Amino acid sequence: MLHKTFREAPAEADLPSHQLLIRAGLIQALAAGLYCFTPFGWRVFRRIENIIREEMDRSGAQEVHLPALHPIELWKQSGRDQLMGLTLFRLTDRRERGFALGPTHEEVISYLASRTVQSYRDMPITLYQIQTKFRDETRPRGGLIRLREFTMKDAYSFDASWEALDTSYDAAFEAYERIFSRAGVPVMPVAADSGAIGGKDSQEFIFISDNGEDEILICGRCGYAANSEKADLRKPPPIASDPRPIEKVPTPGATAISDLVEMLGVEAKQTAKAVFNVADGKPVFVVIRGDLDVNEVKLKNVLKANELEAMDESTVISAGLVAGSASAVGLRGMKVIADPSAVEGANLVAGANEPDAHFLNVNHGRDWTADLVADIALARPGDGCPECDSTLESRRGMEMGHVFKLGTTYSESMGVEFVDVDGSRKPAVMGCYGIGVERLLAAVIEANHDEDGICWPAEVAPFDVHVVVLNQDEDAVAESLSALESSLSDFGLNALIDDRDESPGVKFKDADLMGIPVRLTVSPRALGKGGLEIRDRTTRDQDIVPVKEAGTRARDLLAQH
RNA sequence: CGGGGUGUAGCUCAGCCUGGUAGAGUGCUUCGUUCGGGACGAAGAGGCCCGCAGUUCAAAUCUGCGCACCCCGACCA
Repeated sequence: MLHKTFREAPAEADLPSHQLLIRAGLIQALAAGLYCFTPFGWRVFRRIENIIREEMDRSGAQEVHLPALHPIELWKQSGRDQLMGLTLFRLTDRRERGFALGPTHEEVISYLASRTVQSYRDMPITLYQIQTKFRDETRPRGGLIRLREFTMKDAYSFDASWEALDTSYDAAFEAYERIFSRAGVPVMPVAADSGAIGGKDSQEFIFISDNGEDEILICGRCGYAANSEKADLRKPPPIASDPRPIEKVPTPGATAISDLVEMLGVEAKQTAKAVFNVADGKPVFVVIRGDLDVNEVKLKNVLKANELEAMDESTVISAGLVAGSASAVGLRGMKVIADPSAVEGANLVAGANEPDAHFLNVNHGRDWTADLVADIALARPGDGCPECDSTLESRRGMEMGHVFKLGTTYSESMGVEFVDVDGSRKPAVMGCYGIGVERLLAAVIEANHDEDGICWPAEVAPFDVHVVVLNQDEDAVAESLSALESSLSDFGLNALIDDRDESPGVKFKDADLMGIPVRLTVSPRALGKGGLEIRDRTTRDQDIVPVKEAGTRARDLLAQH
């Protein structure tokens, strides 16, 4: 096998996985978010793919293959050509028909299922594929962590009821636990936002790592775990008091909650915070209690908005809002969204809608009314756990897989309907389940490496044993190598034979870098001690074994990883 | 899309401030010595200095405009 390793990693590689992927010669960059796989790298890729395939098959899912090129009409039908925006790679054929390169396959699988699923008797069914996705990400990053072209195992379940979906969902969930366990990547299921995919519940399988892109909030006591986009919190109770008359007070220079706390001697939770946003082009006035912050993902979901952004200064001024002294008291012309915390609290301090003044004793229902009250609070590290009396801690993590209870969103828009037992027509209840294969490969390295290189778990290793041959022109070495090769082959072990004309140091360094679990050295020195040297890449334990026992010993060592 | 950074040999980089026609290490080829943790010596090949336009007798170096790549943020099933 032609294979090249490198002494140095390119300067742009920050993550250990990115550096090792390149140094050990698994991948080569082509452009931002695009990589070539070498023969060595592709062997690892295929082993990971095979684990996924085996476990999906074992869970009862059936493999399909869908086109990567999608007629754009399909995306218009679901409404997601708008929702995906610029992330969708778009192109036109010679007849000017519009197409997209598939970033995910809910639409296409629904098309397929709509022709297949006709009766409740046709379900449950879970279909999956391992296929290329295209996403024009604004910022690909981290080597194989975020790509523009990548491989995803995406699975879709179809059920006759929500109860039945729970069973399909659980089956997928268990398959995922087995996949990540076999790949050697420890994961933690966490509650997640379902984002542009939509649907009811979703959970992410997070690999906890400081190099992760996501912030996870976890409770050390009860085990609550959620993506910070989704996490709830136990809010401090409001200060109870009877409504008092509203009163305007001067507050020169006070624009932040901390200013009010200092100037008026109130607690932050006695104040109301105002935030201005624009949701799909419409101004929105957001109110939350002063000791809390707004979670923009929750807000976006509550508003059912595709785009949410902060209001720019000129819009603030033209809307007549006074930044730093704004409140919903007397506000007109825009929707008011409030967190329950701002509604429950009595006698809050809020802006007077004129510079350098605030109202005391503002009460919801009397002085202002929210058009919509919903939880939009951001959980922060140190906040109370929503499920016990402990507090939340922050961790970084990488999203390895995501499982969703989609419901009927796509079956309705794409027409996946069936006839139920009672003869009525219903949309199928869907779930979807995704794993990014390249990202998983990167995580395997993040989770399994040391200062010298990769330490592949046996299940994903590109070869079982790495045979280092020294002084191969000596007859005894050549004979032993030949005996070893047939022994390994008897045990069905894949061997990478390094018989290059290189110095021992170079070969050992390369073996460590490339990370094959078992190293066997055939050399005059080892033969002089009675056989071959066998060495465990991870533990670095080594021993001398007779040539005829090398196959057994290698197999036993592999079984330990 | 905002902020920051980088483009010079296959790779990692120096040279740029102060303009004078290209360097190191590593990798590659050949020869010799070496042979258990990235050995040593010798000889060689290898560059449109990201692109375009200026300034200048002269541009890798100065100026302007692009492009690409990386990092942070926004964004992201």
